Amino acid sequence: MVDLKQSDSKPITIYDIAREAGVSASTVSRVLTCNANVRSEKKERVLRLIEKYDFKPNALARSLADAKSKTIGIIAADVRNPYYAELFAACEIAASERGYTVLLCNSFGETRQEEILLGKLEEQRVDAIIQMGGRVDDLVTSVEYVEKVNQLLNKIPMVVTGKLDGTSCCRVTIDAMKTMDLLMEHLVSLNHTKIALIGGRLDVTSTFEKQQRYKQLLAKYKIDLRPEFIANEDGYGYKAGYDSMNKMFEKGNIPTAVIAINDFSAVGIIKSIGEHNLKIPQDISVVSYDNTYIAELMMPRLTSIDYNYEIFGKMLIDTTIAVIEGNEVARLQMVSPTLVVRDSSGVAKT
Amino acid sequence: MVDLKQSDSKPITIYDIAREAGVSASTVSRVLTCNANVRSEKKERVLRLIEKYDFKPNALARSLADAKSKTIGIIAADVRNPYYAELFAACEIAASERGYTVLLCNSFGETRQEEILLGKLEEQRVDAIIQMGGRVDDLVTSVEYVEKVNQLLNKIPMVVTGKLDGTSCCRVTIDAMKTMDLLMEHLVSLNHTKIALIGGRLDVTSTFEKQQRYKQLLAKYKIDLRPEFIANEDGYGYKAGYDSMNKMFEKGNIPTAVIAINDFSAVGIIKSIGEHNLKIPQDISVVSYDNTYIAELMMPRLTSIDYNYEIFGKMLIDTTIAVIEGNEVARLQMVSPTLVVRDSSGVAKT
DNA sequence: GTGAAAGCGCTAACAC
DNA sequence: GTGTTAGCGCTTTCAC
Repeated sequence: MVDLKQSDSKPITIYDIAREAGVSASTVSRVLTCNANVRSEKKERVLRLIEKYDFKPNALARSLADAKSKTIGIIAADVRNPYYAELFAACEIAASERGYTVLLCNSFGETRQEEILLGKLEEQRVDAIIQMGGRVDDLVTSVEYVEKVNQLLNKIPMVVTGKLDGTSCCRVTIDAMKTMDLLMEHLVSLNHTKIALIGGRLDVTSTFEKQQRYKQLLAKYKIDLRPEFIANEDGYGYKAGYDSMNKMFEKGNIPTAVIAINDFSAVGIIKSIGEHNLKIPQDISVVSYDNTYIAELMMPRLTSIDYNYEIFGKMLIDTTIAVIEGNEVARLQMVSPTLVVRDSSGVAKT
Repeated sequence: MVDLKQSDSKPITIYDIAREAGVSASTVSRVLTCNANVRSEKKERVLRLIEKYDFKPNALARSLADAKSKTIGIIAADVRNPYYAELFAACEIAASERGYTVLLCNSFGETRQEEILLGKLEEQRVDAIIQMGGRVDDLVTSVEYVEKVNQLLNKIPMVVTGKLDGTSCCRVTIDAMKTMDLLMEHLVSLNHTKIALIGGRLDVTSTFEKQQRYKQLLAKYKIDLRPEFIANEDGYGYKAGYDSMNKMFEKGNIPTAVIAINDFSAVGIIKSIGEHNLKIPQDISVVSYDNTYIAELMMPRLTSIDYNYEIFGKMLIDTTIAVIEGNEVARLQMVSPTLVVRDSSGVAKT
């Protein structure tokens, strides 16, 4: 039990602790992992030394030894999009509570990058990978990607927020049908019948499903489907909403309510409406998806579909850890959306 | 050179590759690291097998062996704030180009969490840590935190976006003075003399500096300082801007231009102005900081100070890697801001 | 140019 | 309970 002067450069190890505590390295390891009983006297001594030296066990060595990195890789489309930022933050918190670290990688819209990141995360020996956005959103799953993923699945489990047809990935997805149910119910209850659907791309599963549901619901509510009220060629940006709405005005197709595919496109739609000297919600109601903070910032504040990111993230992490631990997991879980009603939706103008 | 059937569970190693290639593990390692010459024939054989098995070297083992994780830990205040999201994304890209991985951890405004994350990143044996936001923004650096950081600096270098007085951390910061110069110059050139400064907290270095500079510039431009035009008690949120602007209206202190501490507070300010039936920029100009996408989304679009996140991120990463590699690095580097003029600022009402 | 061998710091049987 | 031993998969001297 000698007090060893540590040279600044040499990082301290369990052996150093062990020597000074007069125990074996295994014992130190045991108190570190809490995997076995250690006589409390020795435990105390070890703990005190750990404290004294502010010893931090080398996670690399640990992971190498027990083949568990306690790390979950996350492939996101782009954290600069508040949807992913919210979801990632929720995952980080949930993972931390379960003793896991989360490693975020963005594909920034490059599909090729997704495959590269898969490889990178494999090198890092993450215990599992969560993919949110990118190819898991494709209506028609990329064959090459599925092949790549299936190969990887032999080694690392994956959980996705969308789907990856042809793989056994667990899915935690938003109930797209339900989102549209909420929106349409809300609008119909406000007497809207001229309801436009703007933004997105049909090769994206959720957008496709929303549009399908939208049509079904029109039928249900005995509202005629007007194709000119559907616009989904321009994507998910602010400009998509702006351009599409402008086009509707140009062609004289003026709805009393607009469903925007997300908060960004809603902003564009609002701008277009404003430029046409109409008021929201008095003249036109606007509702949207994602309920990011943009919904709160806009004037008027946006009525928007919320996913409860905290729960969404927790479901993702809990599912992932369950898969890692080899527990039974439902192959498909649905996140239940809710509608947050704010100022952008009101009774239809008569 | 036998084709070994790999059992699904057993991950392939350099030894497997070596055996099948009829070379030693060292040779495989050499082609992996490119650190030494290998006869091209053998190299070819190894490369082919790596390809064949889609072999991914275990980064944990590698890091353990050579004591370099090629990972940079990033402690951010909150990626859900677009400022951090932008900066992080830029760092991720810059790091990737240099062969580094970036590990993001959010402190979510909990100062205690920052210390915990420091420990966690130390366990992960990151090669360096970048801190953006949180305690590095404090005007008066926390003594305990400095102590903790100084202890850590013996083992892991740190780079910060703010400052950490009493430590030797390299700093890559925004030139706060310059930002105010740009803003004031812009507003004065538009004939504004009743210029308010809204948002933030004075215990934050950048906010403090901005306010100092603001006062200096008023003097320079021969404009009387009106304390009632300064409001920085309410922080950095949307509500800070909204409340402060409302108060000014209530007290009859109506500026012709407002400098908002960030895009969020600008939104609140704009809302308040709108509710008082004034127009932007005709009645009041609003300019802000950060130039996040919010600036582009607002109506009117915001004139805002930009930091060129791509360059900012690259500077951070380049500096960090230089420190890791033990190269000479300037202790303080300034990011040069620019002004992006949009629709929210105009000639002062006379 | 290449292989053998040691070691990175930890965990996990395995004995005692 | 606790120490001994053998890896985990890689890199890196050090000989040859």
